[in-house]
Amino acid sequence: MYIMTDISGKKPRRVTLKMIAEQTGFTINTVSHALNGKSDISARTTEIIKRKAQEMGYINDMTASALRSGFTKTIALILPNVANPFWAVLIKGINLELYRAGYTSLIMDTDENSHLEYRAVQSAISRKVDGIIICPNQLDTKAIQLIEKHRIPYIFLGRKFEDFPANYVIWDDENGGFLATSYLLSLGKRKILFLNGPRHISSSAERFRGYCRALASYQIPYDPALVAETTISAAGDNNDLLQILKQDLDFDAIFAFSDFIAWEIMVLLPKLKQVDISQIPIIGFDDIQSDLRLPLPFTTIGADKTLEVRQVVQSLLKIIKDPDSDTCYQIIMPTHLVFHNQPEGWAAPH
DNA sequence: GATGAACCTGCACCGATACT
DNA sequence: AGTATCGGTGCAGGTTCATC
Repeated sequence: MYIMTDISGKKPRRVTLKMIAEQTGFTINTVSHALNGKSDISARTTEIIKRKAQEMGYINDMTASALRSGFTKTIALILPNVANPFWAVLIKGINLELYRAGYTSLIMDTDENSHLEYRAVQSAISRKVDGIIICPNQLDTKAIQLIEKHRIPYIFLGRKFEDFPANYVIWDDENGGFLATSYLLSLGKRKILFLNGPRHISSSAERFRGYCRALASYQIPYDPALVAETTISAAGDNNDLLQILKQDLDFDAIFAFSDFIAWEIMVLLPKLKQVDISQIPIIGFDDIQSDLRLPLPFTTIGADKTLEVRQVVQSLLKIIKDPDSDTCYQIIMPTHLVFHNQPEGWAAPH
């Protein structure tokens, strides 16, 4: 390791291109080009410079690089709740995909809070990120307007706005809601409690649409008393879910907005009511278990997350590469039923 | 000597901040 | 208020060398 000192001989200084240039006899530019693998530098020169850089312990100064090039090779990942394993799984996949493309990520949690979302976007802009992947809270559009104002390439993940065109990768939530509800109906259940997320969120609205469509296909009248909205933020406790379950509702099956909520219900319900939980089928949404491999018997709605992650990263990188392109990336991932660890002899209904 | 490719260099510039 | 500084890069242009 090469430790440089200043004139007073006190402070260690980081190795710069200038120092490598002095050591090798080439100019700063040649050193820069060689280290960046530019084709206009001979293999022999590149080899000499790279060896010296390694010997001196050179690490590229990203802020200086960004100053001139305008690119930081950083993508902001602004998500509503990183404590939810669903998002943790997606973060892991996105990180890997970004790493392969030579990018690093800046992860920020908004907790479904507008103020935090706005602050996260401000922070991303101040750090000159090259692009933003955001799952908007949809309470307002201030943060999105800020991104637009600064002309930062971005893409929505998981949610979309109906009223303005933007790039997004989402699940087919309407179909997911339909499949989940149809599955419970196929078991002979007729009073399906739908514990949805807040209706201002596009995925909640779509899943509700699917729920209604499934009821209609079985000619079952829609009962508003059997649809409730619950908090989905990380900071929120189980309070509103608790209040809903405490009510004297007459239901024989539950469709939960997410696996996370479904698991909470599985814990809370036996504590609150004298019910045999095995007689009340519960279906979740997100298919976390495919990634976490928990031994729970569980039914849920899933989609190809590996493909989803690839689609969102590759689309954003294309937007960054060609920001003036008219191409709009609006990708809807197909959803399907997933059955985990069902008892022996059990068969999924058709 | 003309030509062109390969290789390398010099200038200008990025934005925030310290200094004059 | 104006200037210098930090480290790195885009671009234009200069030098060298091989080939005809």
